[in-house]
Amino acid sequence: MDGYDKYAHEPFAVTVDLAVFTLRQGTLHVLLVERGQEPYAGHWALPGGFVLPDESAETAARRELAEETGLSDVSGLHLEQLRTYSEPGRDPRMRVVSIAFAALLPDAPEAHGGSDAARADWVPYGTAGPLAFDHDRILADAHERVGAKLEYTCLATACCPPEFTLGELQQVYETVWGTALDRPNFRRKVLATPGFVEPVPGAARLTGGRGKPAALYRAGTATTLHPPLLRPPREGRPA
Amino acid sequence: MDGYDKYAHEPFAVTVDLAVFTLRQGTLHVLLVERGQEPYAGHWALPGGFVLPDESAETAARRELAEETGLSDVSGLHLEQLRTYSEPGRDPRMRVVSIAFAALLPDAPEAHGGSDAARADWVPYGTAGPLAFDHDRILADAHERVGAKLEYTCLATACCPPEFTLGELQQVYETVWGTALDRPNFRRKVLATPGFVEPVPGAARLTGGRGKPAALYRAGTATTLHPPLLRPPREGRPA
DNA sequence: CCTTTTATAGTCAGCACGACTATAAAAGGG
DNA sequence: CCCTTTTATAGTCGTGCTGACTATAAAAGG
Repeated sequence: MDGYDKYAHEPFAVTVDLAVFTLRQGTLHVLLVERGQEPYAGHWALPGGFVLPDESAETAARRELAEETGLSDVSGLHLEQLRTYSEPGRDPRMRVVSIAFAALLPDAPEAHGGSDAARADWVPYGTAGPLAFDHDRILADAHERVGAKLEYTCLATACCPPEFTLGELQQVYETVWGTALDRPNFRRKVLATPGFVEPVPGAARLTGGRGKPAALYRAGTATTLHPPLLRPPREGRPA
Repeated sequence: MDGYDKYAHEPFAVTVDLAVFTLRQGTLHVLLVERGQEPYAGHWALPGGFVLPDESAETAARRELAEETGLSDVSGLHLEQLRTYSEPGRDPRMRVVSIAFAALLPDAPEAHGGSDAARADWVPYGTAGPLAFDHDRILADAHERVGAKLEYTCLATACCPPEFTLGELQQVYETVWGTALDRPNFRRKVLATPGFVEPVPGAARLTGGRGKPAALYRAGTATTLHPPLLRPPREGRPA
């Protein structure tokens, strides 16, 4: 950290990029914005923007999240720093270092373009052609991270309404992981983890669909899962 | 990523900071540099420096690692991006965004100050008073990350000589985690993980100390551990 | 030669998990 | 009104990993 005289070069721009996931109609969706200008005009891109001089990256990411989703209260949502992408040339216009964040939101409101008037929308994961810049890689890294976080944290409850059934919780896992899970085993595992979920006392039950009504649960006080809820081993998943 | 006209502010400096661990005489050491100038003159700090205009953060970190350790070949060493620290005010002189990296090296050569002539040295982990800037936090985050990586990757072999005994490998775990492990169980677990280690064919054995000579092993071809080698649960370890 | 030290082999019980079967409680269709 | 379908919940069984522990082997040192 000595040698500040070295710093006689063009400055770097510092931005945040957000990979925000949600579940809609049982499928995984990502919040994307459509670029109106070159480069990559017409391509989808991750929402993001510059870190302002008096902001931390986390603050900037939370501000961008509020702008793009239209949510009034993003203070309680879990935003996780993913990693920083700094390859020279990742933006053809100038040297941009981007700090990427990942988030998993409950039932998401309709997206509406942020302050920069770009069109924002929820897009099913995997269906939006090649993204702008290196955002395909960032999105893939974020998906992997969110899937891994489901294994050993209570993140899944952050993607459910305040009261939910174990079937809904299981759908979060199945949708993000892209695999089916055995329902009795999932139930046994979740209920055996103290603090993961707690039953709603009023014997409340949800009806409306077919089949036996399911009991309702709330998120518990635990934040981590011991032991973890591992996804079924699949060939070729990176470390 | 639109709205480049917003960028009408003072630029950010982008640096890398390195938390480099090694084992010396059975204890965990960290590579630190002593600051000669204000702020924090006389304090220890993590080695690091500016990212140059044509470098990625990884490249800059590798360059700094070579400079500070004096190692001629750092291309094969595992450098892991930890996270990015961007709080305003973390450096009183200017706005600095720092991308932190963590590494675990085998038997380390003597440190010699890098190009900026700061004194560099290997310091036992936990004994270097408060570090400069927010480097105490970065170092703690790095220690936690390295400990977690030992659980589900083959990182520990990166901290051993090319041929090592299972006792030496176990010492890596015990030293980084700060806990004692049962030797027969550790042995059973390591040998049961395909690709973690492979025996040196020549029936080679290491002698010199007391006791029965131990068989020598080399690092295998695997990179991840399934299932993981979990550290004994301890109260109050963060997620 | 006996003790100490370290490496290696083996045993045993508990428990977590995958796979599976069984029962309960609703809706829908004849 | 019965019968099928659908979903939730309960329980069983065997396997494999793990922690705790005991036993044996092979060296060094006195």
